[in-house]
Amino acid sequence: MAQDLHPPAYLTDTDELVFLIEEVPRKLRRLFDASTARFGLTRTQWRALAYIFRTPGLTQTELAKCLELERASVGHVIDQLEGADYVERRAMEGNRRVWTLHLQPKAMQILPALREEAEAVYQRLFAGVSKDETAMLKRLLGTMSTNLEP
Amino acid sequence: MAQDLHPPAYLTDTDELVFLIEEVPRKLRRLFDASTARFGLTRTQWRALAYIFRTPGLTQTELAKCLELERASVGHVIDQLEGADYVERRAMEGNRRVWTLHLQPKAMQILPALREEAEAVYQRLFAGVSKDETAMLKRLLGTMSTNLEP
DNA sequence: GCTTTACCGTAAGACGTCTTACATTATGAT
DNA sequence: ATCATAATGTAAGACGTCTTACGGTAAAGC
Repeated sequence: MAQDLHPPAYLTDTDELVFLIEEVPRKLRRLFDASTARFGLTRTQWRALAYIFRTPGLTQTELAKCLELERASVGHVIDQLEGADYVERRAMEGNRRVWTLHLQPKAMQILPALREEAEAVYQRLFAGVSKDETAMLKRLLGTMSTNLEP
Repeated sequence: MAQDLHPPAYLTDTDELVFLIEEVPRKLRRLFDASTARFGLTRTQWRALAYIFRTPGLTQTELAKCLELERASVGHVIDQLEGADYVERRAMEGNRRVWTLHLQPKAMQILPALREEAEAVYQRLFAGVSKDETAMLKRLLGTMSTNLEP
């Protein structure tokens, strides 16, 4: 059997770091999806609800920017949320191209519970990481995100 | 038009950080895929090649652990790489359940160029980030990855 | 006013990954 | 030896996202 090598010596130090950058969100997504599964919601759906809660009347394109998804993907998410009676599309007066998005009562009811789930996941994620360290992490990731901007 | 809010005040500081943790790899993946597209390879395929290069004779299950993918997904990746003559499945003597994975000459030829592409992406990603900071980033992400271990 | 351009959402299809179920083969217990 | 259990890879199908192309609408140029 081939020896266990994590990671192989051929890969550079930077490779290892980049793999970590991808590994953490993958694990996080898995955990979070499990946590919210009882509501029948995915992480993206939950994020969408959060943004619509904060800014009622959002358009899908605006939401796409918030979620960093394509418009078509957001349309799909909203299809789901509308079908489950969490979200309502309303025509915007004066602009018949766009929908405005609003939460239904059913969504308002579950948001607090979802928040609790999120906090539980975060607590686990950041165990042993200090406030200063999370601040630095945020700053570094922010720089990197900007660096990758088109 | 709804005001631009990135991120909305409703979302906590931690939410923002978690969103960044997901945003960076997403942008990174997009950039990297564009860089390697000229070879007709995705990032995952390239990573698979790198691991097989380092440890010839890997099994698919071992590779799945390296890549943090499921076995079925790796099987699919190897199907592709084998179809493109980058990889060869060979029977393992003494265990007829498993395949061992080996690079074809075609793969060996392109690895250096792929490495150059990767370095170019990394240089952009880490612009303005010091060596100490990348070390800290690695340590923090490592902790977080461990925290999320099942 | 009319035309062109830009914007918004949808449709259709591709792709990558996951889950579940399964067939084959090894391993270990008795 | 036999049988139960575990390991390995595959098959089939679901899901989320992306890309491309398109129709409808608004805004801007002329």
